Amino acid sequence: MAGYDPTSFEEKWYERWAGEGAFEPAADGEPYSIVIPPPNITGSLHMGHALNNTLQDILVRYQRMKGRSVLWVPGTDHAGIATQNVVERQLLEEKIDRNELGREGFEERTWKWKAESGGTITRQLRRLGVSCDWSRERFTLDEGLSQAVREVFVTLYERGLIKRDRYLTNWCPRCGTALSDIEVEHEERDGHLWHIRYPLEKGDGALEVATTRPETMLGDTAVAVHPDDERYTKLIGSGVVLPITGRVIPIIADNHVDREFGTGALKVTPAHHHDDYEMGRRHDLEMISVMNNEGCMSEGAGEFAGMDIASCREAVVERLRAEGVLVKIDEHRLSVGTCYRCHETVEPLLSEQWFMEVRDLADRTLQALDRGETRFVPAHWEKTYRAWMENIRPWCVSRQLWWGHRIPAWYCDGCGEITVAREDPAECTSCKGELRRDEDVLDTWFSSALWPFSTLGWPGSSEDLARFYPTSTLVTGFDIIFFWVARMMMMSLAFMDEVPFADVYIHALVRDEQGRKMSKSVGNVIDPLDIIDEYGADALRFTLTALAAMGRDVRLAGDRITGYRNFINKVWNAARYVEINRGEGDATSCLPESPRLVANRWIRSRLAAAVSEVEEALDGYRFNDAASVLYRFTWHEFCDWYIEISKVLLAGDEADRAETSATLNGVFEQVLRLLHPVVPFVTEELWQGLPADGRGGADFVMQAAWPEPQASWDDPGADHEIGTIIEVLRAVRNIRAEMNISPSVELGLYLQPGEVAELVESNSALVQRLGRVATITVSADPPPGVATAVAAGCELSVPVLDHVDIGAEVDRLTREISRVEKDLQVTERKLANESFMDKAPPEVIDKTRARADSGRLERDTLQRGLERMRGLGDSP
RNA sequence: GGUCGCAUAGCUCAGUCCGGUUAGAGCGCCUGCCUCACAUGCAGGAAGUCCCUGGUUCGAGUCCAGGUGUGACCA
Repeated sequence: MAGYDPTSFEEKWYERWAGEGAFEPAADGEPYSIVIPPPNITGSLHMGHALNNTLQDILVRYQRMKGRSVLWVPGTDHAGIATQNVVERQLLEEKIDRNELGREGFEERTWKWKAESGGTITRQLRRLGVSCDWSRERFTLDEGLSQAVREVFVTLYERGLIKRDRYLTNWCPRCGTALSDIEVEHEERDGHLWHIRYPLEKGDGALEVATTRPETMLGDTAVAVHPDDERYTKLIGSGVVLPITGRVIPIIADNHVDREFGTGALKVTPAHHHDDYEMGRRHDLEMISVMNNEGCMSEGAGEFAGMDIASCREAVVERLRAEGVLVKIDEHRLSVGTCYRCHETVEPLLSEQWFMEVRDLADRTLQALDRGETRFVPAHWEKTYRAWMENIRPWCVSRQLWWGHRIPAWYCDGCGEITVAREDPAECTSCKGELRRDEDVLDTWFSSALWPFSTLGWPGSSEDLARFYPTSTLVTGFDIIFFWVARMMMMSLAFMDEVPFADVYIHALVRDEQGRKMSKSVGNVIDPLDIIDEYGADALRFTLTALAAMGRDVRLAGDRITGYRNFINKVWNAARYVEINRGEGDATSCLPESPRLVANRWIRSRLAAAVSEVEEALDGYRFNDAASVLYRFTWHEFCDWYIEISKVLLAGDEADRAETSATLNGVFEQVLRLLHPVVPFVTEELWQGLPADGRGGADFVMQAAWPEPQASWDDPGADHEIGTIIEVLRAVRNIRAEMNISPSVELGLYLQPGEVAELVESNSALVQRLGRVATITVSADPPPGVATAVAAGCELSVPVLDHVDIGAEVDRLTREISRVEKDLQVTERKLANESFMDKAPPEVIDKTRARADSGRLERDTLQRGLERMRGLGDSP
């Protein structure tokens, strides 16, 4: 067996697993299902995906080993805007305009791109080791999923929940499409506040308004003031003359005006501002559009028509200055809406769009949460979800794009009838006239909202749907709770009458070492594929798992990955040790039924404890706890202690040797199973090298059963005995290190008579070898010239006269004594406290007493040792 | 402005829900070792005002209130 080199086997095992159909659900077993959060086809694997999919794979592999029939459905998302942007950019390089190509040509071109590049991310996912069932891979634009989208759209239209309406929508001029409210991100920017005087229609004077967007004044249709604002009450109902245009607009009163902001008088532009739009509706104001879809001024802007917004702003300000109505310009921070895909400033524009009414469905999802049908983990995300759901607004679902599910609506120019249908209609249903299909497509999230059931075969009825819906767990990031989780909840309740998943595990963002978001522009992106190339997928997976503490961002640092790679290397070397020490005759990975040797019983007992700790952690989605138990048990119990102990036992008689070899192989085999969900590749590679006898008849460790410790494995007696030996060894090693005694020198060891001494004597071979101790003497009176320590409550001494610097030993003991003394003081003070003795529970008092006793013993022992040392120092 | 987090060793973080060992880990640091699985290693060690103030309690890193700092989301 050569050194640990992940590149030499990771891909091999992935192909073997996939080739054997190991990712497909078992015929029997209680179903456990997860649908993957479908990555965009434009994407490539980043750390967020790596974390998200590692966690899913851990759950899936764990449940599979526990005997569940596991289905993990993979797939990708067509990502309307993102994909269209990619293809448009390509066309631009070839100097082709999308409109030249035509809709069909463009779609063809995009499918071609998808065929070539759309699979990049799923190929990359395979390198991570994800065990999803590729035979069931789905794509949001697949025929089946498209049918689901159509069925849902038509049904919702029939139920009156989807309708076409003219609304103020968010418009991204760069992407050329409407966006839903949550696709707009708010950015703080430096800007200005322009103060403008609007002359009163009657009499002298003017009303001063303040605005961050002077160019929109061309579309003003009112000025609003707060009804209780004494500065303006007498003006309410009169008019002002809008500068430049000369239009007369009313002064209205509205409670929503913030009296503190600017002058307290708000210019109202209902066609270009969301709050103004609402106000316009309340007061039945005229809505004048002054901008168009290209981000330029429109007809409504009169002489400014055709200018882009920035130039128009300059021109308008210039005109206001010339007219003498510009009062001042203040510096001002403002929040600007930007497109979440391209970060261009979003314009609120009036346009005709399809909207989905979601109020009732939102309430249904809230009721489902009340009933506990879905549970957020960590639970606090439920609050975020609720807050959003309670204030949800109609969802703008139409997008002015070509890549996506085309809206199944047809218009008759003859009679104006709108036909929305499951099958493409040939003619107008009311007048038999010619039909024109809606040009728009649906929001990509509309199709991903159906993902948990559309991927399982809905609207058809399928075995998968019956068996695996609702899914067990959704694993996703908090950034798409609104975009995706909320909408899946609504659509699932609307069409399946059931929540889509029982648990939603929300994990955090992967950040860099300094806690910054990874971004290309900052240049702090760590590419998971680079990490996999350098350290192996297992190292990356273990690192992400260890750092995935619930509710906390993952800060990924290079040396953490090295550390966990080292852990895997440790496992690799443990396997070498196990193999080298496997005798000819005992090729078994079966644990002995009833081991005689206490150390063999001890490691079995520790294994049982580790198994249940890992289970508890994974069942509670505490991935980092699971990782730390695995790390601690494997390295610090199995490798550091049991393997070292086994070296002594294997040198014993044939019975000891055989039992120990079997235990070594058997425990290691179970360790590999325990580790497998987190580090699937290295465990498979090593497991295949173990004796088949004891592997439970499985072909792969990924198909082996999860360890099931028997009650008899738990062995407090062995825990106590080996625990004591470990304490004694630590004390001896500590003396050796502190005294600077070379490892090559064998020490003598004196012990006070008692239980500890008996345990040491019955495990003398262990103590001698692991402590490099030549002789063990039990005696109440240790010889002069010894270093003293207390281990497990027993005084032990090591003659060090030949090696020791007396001053150093005096220092060491003094330090130890003051440490013990400090704790003893606290403990004794407690026991002296009447109310403590009165009110604390008896078991706490007992514990405190015991602690005081052992503290006193330790202090006195060390004190005697110190005095002996001082005595030596005085008479050289 | 509203909401939700977070603050523990030099660094990154567990532990706090459910109060009671000597507050842990990894990395880094210091000392000694190439000991026959592993120097990607072994053994040992140093290192903490658990953000501040107050409260509850026999007892607070843990519960409560207020404050400071900091982050995210929503508007």
